[in-house]
Amino acid sequence: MDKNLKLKTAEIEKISHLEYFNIAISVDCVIFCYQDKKLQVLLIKSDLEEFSGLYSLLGDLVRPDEDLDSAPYRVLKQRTGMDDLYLEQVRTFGSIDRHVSGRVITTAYYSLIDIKHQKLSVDQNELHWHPVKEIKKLAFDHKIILDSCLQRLREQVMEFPVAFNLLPEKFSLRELQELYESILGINLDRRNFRKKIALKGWLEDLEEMENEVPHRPGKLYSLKQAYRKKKVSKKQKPVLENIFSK
Amino acid sequence: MDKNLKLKTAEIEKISHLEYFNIAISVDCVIFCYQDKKLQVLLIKSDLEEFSGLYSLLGDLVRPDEDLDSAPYRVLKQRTGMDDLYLEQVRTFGSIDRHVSGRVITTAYYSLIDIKHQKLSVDQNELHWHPVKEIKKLAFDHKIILDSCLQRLREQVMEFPVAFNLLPEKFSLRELQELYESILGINLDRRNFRKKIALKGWLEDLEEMENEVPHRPGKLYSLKQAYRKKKVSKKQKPVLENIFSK
DNA sequence: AATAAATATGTACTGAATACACATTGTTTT
DNA sequence: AAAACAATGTGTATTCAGTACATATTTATT
Repeated sequence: MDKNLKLKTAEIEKISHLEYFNIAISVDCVIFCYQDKKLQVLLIKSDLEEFSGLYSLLGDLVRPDEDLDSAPYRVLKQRTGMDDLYLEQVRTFGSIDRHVSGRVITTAYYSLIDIKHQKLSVDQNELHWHPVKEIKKLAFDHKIILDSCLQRLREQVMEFPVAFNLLPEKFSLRELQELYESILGINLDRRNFRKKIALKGWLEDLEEMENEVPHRPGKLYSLKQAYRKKKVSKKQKPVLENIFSK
Repeated sequence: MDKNLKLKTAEIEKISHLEYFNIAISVDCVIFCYQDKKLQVLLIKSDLEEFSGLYSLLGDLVRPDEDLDSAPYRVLKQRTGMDDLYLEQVRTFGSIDRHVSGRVITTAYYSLIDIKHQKLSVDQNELHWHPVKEIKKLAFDHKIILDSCLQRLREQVMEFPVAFNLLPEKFSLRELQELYESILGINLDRRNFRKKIALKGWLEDLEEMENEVPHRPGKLYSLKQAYRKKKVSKKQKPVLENIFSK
């Protein structure tokens, strides 16, 4: 009896140990693009019966031999063929019951791509772009993940020159403003927007004009070279500003 | 030979599968307090030989039956007896080689506690407070984790009323300013600091005075009830402010 | 009573955020 | 070719927050 109990305890401990290593970790990518004047997200049809008809984010388990922050690059490369994109870690989601087929903790990243620049193999993979505003429900907790990433994106574009990853190399101020309006979900005043962008000093005047637009063409700009960084970085605030004293 | 190869492949796949579930996930807590006019962090002596003499953050593996965001509460309760504290998820760290004894991905949280309010069982656990400014090196990648959490804390205190979790219920404006100076690592102008705090509208004038100070006593304040929230929350920006138009 | 040390407070300046209107340029239509 | 249309491009006045800065007041100490 005593022996029995001991055996049982050992058994439980063994199971328990196994279970500790029975939590898988995945990454999920919220891939934004800007198309048809709308902020859109790349989704895949869920292959799980529980979520039939629903879409989900692109994700995969993290491999034992890759850095966590490398996993989203691999996922994107594998699933879409895309490379060299802007990626940012947002948050890790780990509710017990967030995944139907076991305990999976996931780290969410958002990514920004220029749809025209990337040759994306979408159709054969059941991958589709969906306007963010029209997405009401996703598989798993992916709607919450999407919302977190969108919120982070909104915070970032106000302060850092990241939105440009969604645009082609050359763009007009109108396009830029429409992009900001799509991301933020509000309308902006043209003069104030231009003033603020000018103040940031992010742009280079290309001394070129739009063409093939059915109206008076606008000037073309591009992001200054110094501000182009696509890698995941520990965004350092340049200096501690905005303080109560000199 | 063919058969052999196949066997080998199967073997590899089995190992590979096992290895997928051989990534453990942990949480690490950066626990801040404010003591002796310094921002301090709770550390424990590393029990690993590789890091003998070094300190590390408080952490533990996430259990299979607990939410990720619950794990840091458990860790803090277990290791320090503390309860009901402010916690915020910061970032997840997952380099392949970040942990010496295996593949462990860790989610970092920071926590703010009022040292006077909490009865903390420190000594018997080899736990010690260390002034943030004096910490040069920690075990694992914990120095990087600490830096990330400090940076996040600095961002947060400028915008949200979180620093008050480090102070007792009642405090003077001098104490509050000294706290901000410790967190931000800079000196602040008294008049401008008070103006800004007043503008935030966070404080309630208690119509009481300091006592037992060896100088002219200052007024006492407390954080308004409406701003007291200690749980991990998905910090929603109240409204989208600071935009280019009305 | 005098001194020391900390609290408490106000003003002027600068710069960013915002509200707001008109002239210009190129395309399209008549 | 002229007129109408549609989008680009630009400036000013106001408000408000951020910052620099000095003096009077209150309490404890000597």
